[in-house]
Amino acid sequence: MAEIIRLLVIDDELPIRRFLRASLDPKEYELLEAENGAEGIRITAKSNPAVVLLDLGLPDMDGVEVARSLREWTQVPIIVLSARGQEQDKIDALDAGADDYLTKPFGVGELVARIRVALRHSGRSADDPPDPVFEAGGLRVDLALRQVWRDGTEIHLTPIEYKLLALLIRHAGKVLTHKQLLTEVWGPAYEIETHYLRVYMGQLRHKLEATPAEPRYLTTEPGVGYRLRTE
Amino acid sequence: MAEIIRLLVIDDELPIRRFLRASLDPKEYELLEAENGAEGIRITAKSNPAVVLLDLGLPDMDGVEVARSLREWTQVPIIVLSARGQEQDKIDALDAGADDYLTKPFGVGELVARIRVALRHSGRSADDPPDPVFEAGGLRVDLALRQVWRDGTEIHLTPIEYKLLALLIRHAGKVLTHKQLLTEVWGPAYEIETHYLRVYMGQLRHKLEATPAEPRYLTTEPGVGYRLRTE
DNA sequence: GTCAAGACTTACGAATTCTTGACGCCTCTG
DNA sequence: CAGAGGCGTCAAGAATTCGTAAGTCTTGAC
Repeated sequence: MAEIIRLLVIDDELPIRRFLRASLDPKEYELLEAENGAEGIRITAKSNPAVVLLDLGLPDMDGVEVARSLREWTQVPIIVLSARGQEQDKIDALDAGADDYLTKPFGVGELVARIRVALRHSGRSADDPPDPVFEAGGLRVDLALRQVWRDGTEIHLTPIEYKLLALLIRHAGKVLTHKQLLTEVWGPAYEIETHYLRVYMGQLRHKLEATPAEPRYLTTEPGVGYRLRTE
Repeated sequence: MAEIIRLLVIDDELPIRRFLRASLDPKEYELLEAENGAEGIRITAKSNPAVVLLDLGLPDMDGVEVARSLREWTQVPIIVLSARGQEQDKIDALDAGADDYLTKPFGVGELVARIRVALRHSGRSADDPPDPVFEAGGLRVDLALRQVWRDGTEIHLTPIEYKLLALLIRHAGKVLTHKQLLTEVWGPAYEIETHYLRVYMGQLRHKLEATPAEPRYLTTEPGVGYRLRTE
């Protein structure tokens, strides 16, 4: 199963919070609780929940105001849970920045389904940033596409070769020790097989370096490990 | 005011369409209409509406299926409008890819507020028409119509073949691991059946590649997975 | 029941990748 | 200077993964 989803419920009524706590599988959802609007805003800022469940009838401020305040600085999905079923209440809350509105009483199944919708939405906009592409000289690696080029021509790497190169790229410029490389690529049980590294670094140099005997990018740090130079 | 928002309502009941047409300000919303699921999908592909309003009780196919079909190739917000108020109906529709669910009868104000929410989610500019057609060389796939051509002639694919191909197209260029493919196409329980992939990739190559033994598009990444090359 | 389409299974040769050992070079150190 | 150890190269065979063909099983239409 994936990681645990952190939810925040902002509601002063203990029975509702109890109900949610009892209904949501703790292996799937972590439930934070706030009893009023100010506390809800504070906890949102501090704990960065994946979704906020917001009641409208709060003791210190109106729920619509809470939604508006949150929207000033966060895009966290807000699902309003309210006993008020009047249309104008819904419109006000949705226009204030809420993403969904459920009228009490509601079924847990529907709530969870709507939470899934909210998570789908927040996940989608997150993968907008373009592919992380590493470039240095004639070497070009697209980690999202799992593709490697040298001087414009595509190079095929075996799984281990690629894993090794990707690891070096993620720590470009830094020295990675033999142990680190072996543990990450082959697994903790192989941390003494330094010979593997010599073989595979050789293969990578052969495929990627202009003059494999005098590596420009994949350099050796004698007695320590290897490093991917960035220039 | 900004430009006119194009909506598509998929509903076979004329009174509902009339009601929407009468309620929505034509200076603000342009309302397209479809009387059944197939027509709805076609119009979505052709006219790229900003939001789809979907009834569940359609004459030709279930609304949940329409949502699922749309989600195979487009991210357009889907708001379900249904007389079915059962919780399970809502869960099914939302999990099939719908973004919101209103039970009839509903107020126009609430509907419009939820449309505004949907527009907020889909991003300010709705001007990136999702291309439901994938093309590369002699290969052409219309994800909206579920049709495939090679060099102009239509190719018939079995359900699994199509699912596999559509998945590769949605991540065109990227490597999809065996596990990802098996989980998405066959389900999480099948993630070790890598042989299925070999068989079905073979069938796809046989149907789609000019020389199946030297695939140009459906390429293997040994030890990792498969990739659909775009050029 | 018959039939056909599609899904799944089995079998096996081919291709790719990984592992391993041999060998030579170099540097450091006693 | 000799020996030890780290490093790079090469290549053989072991192990794994792939592709293909052909078969069996399931399902649904007629």
